[in-house]
Amino acid sequence: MAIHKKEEFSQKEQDLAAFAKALSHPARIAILKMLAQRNECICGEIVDVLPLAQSTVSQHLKELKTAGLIDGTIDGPRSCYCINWKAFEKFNSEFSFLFEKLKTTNAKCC
Amino acid sequence: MAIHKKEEFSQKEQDLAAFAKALSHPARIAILKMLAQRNECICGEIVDVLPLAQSTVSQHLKELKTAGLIDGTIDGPRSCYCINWKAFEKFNSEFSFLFEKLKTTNAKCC
DNA sequence: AATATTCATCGTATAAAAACGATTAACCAA
DNA sequence: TTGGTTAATCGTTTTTATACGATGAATATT
Repeated sequence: MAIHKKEEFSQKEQDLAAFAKALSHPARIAILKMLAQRNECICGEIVDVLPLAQSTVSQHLKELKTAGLIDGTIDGPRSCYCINWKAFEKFNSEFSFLFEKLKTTNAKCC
Repeated sequence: MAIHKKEEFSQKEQDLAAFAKALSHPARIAILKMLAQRNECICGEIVDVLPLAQSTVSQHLKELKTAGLIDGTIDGPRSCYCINWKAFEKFNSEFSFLFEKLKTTNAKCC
């Protein structure tokens, strides 16, 4: 079957899920960590650090870019990437908003 | 090939990725939202709200439970679920920690 | 001009996720 | 005891993700 039903959920739910999905692989977490520490990175630098082939790293970078979490700039034969903090903040606050409000008033389970 | 290499990343990176993965489907976001609003939910209530079959909802609940984000209690023939706020806070702070520190000092890209 | 770097994309193979119906196990009510 | 709920699990199908090598396009270098 596997007819995907993601579209039947609200836009906010879909957006949050998409954001989480972009973070759902350790390689992409590692990439974001590198970018946070160094501010910007050439693709090759990331390839040198991660235990993955160049094509695989490029694929992960593309996913992060598509999700809007990073920006990429072509610099001669190189590609320079950095974190898109604005998008990051947006999702982070939306994420907090969803759960923060009721956290304190809730007791424990059943 | 698809020999998965997740194990070659640090434990923290793997944990964060696993947390994000649990949130990476709108159905699971919707479930968490329900639990946050109602404090606790019977499985059947969730099934009534989501546009998914009972077996599919059970599967999503299991994933959230395995990831440690929710707790489940058997109550007669029913199953009662609620958010595990402690685990949630732990990941939320770890998540913030990773990116918060450098956010302000960073300029923009390349 | 010829060659080397750099990286994105393509094609492909395998693994995992998503969804459902059917079945099963546990409990409750007649 | 029999029958009805409730929800987890099993088996299956389809889609998506992960990973790589190979190729190709663009820029540098000699």
